[in-house]
Amino acid sequence: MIVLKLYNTKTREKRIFHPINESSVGMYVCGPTVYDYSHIGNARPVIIFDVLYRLLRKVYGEENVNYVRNITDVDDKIIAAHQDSGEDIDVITSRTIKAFRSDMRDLGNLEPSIEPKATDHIPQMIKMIEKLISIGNAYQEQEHVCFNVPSMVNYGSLSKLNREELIVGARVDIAPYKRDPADFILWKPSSSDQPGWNSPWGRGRPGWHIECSAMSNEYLGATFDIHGGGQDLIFPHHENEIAQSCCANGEDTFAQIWMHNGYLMVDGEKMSKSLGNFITVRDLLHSYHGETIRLCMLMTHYRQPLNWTSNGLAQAKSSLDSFYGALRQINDLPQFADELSEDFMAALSDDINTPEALKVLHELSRDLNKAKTEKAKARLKGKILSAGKLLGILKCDPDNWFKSVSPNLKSDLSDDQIHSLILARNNARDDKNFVLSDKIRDELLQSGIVLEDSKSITRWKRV
RNA sequence: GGCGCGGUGGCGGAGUGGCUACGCAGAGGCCUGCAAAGCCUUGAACACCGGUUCGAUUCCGGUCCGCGCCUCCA
Repeated sequence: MIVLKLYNTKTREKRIFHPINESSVGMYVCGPTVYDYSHIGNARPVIIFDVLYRLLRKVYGEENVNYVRNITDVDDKIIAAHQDSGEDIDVITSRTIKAFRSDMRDLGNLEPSIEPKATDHIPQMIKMIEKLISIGNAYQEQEHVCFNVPSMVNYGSLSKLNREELIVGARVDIAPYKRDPADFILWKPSSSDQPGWNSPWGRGRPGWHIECSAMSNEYLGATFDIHGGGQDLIFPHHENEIAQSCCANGEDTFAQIWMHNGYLMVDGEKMSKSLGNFITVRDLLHSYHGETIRLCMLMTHYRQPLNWTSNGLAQAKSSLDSFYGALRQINDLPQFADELSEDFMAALSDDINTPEALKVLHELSRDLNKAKTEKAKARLKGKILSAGKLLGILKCDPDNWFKSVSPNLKSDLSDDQIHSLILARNNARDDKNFVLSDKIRDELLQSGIVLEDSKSITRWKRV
């Protein structure tokens, strides 16, 4: 059995992971608010937790992992987008959801087991809010329902922030309907031009945090294994989820393990929609293959800050070229059955140490280039491909990887034209007419085609 | 002010109380008609100051610098 170690934000420790129930491992990850295209910062947790999902499936069996990633389709940012463009909210959210799914698929992510939408779970939220009111953790005031933070003794255990400091922290909104400055909204009224649902407190809509408490409870139960998201969600979002869920469910523990990925930076600055310095996944996919973007994301450990640069993307591309280059020379050789390198698994199992795992992948790739026997090659091919499978890369046919037209440099030459030029060049080489053969090669290079002669054939690739 | 993260060779980026990260780039070599790809070899680092230790980049304390969070954020 593979020993999986995970870092828990709650305890600030890396520990061996023991699921509550090995035949039903539960993971909840906060998904997108669907009002605009995803930027690469949004993609980071999706990719990181996709790798964890693949790893959990490998360790506990594909049928035994339940991965829930929500879609927030009711939010004031969506309302703002609607007011800006005049588009119907349904149109905005359904278009954005479609784009999100397409972008995430292009980045090589598996679909979660369940992708629940907030608007499909309003009754569950109302029920949970009613429960919180009835047990004294929440109250209604001026059509708002708020969670009363002083009513929960352990509030702040995840972020290590305490109530007094929060209030001193100045940015706390002391709204008239709040009994305590640290209280947060569970339900708020909607005007007639805002989306709303009927509730015991009038027509309104849920606050930001309640959906995740309601939906995780619906699909994973009161207590489950892993809850993930970006570091910026630790406070207030996850802290408030804990407060709502633990109080409503009467449990001490909500998620066993809290995992948070580090920020993604651009030019040393945190990237976020509010700062406006974001790069959309969609734009990036015009210039880079999804696997390149994905590998760039995995070159840094998930808890570290990641500075997004074109140099990083170039390095990711270069690594993929070398993996595919090793695989290409044995493209027609069948691989051995899936076999995972122990070193690779050890790296990935150690709190998803993807940089260490990539080191192993590079070693396997070099071993394959050096391998003498077909048996050794086939076995290494199996190891490389199964490692790639866990990371969600190396899914392309190696030949196609090198021949695919780079979106940056469009090649004017068709494959047929390239082949006939290569034929002409090889004829010249057979005649020892190296002046002509080098001329043809230079011309191809001008069109972005690089040739690789081997004993038997001449391979080519687009750069 | 509180909470938290980080400072590693030209660059990216792991890790470790004593020994090679790895990748990119550089140098030399093998292979090649020449290249390309690949392979081999190779130089180069652990912010600063103390402490613990036979020995610290790794542990402890302090200093400096950078960054994030403290109710919009993945």
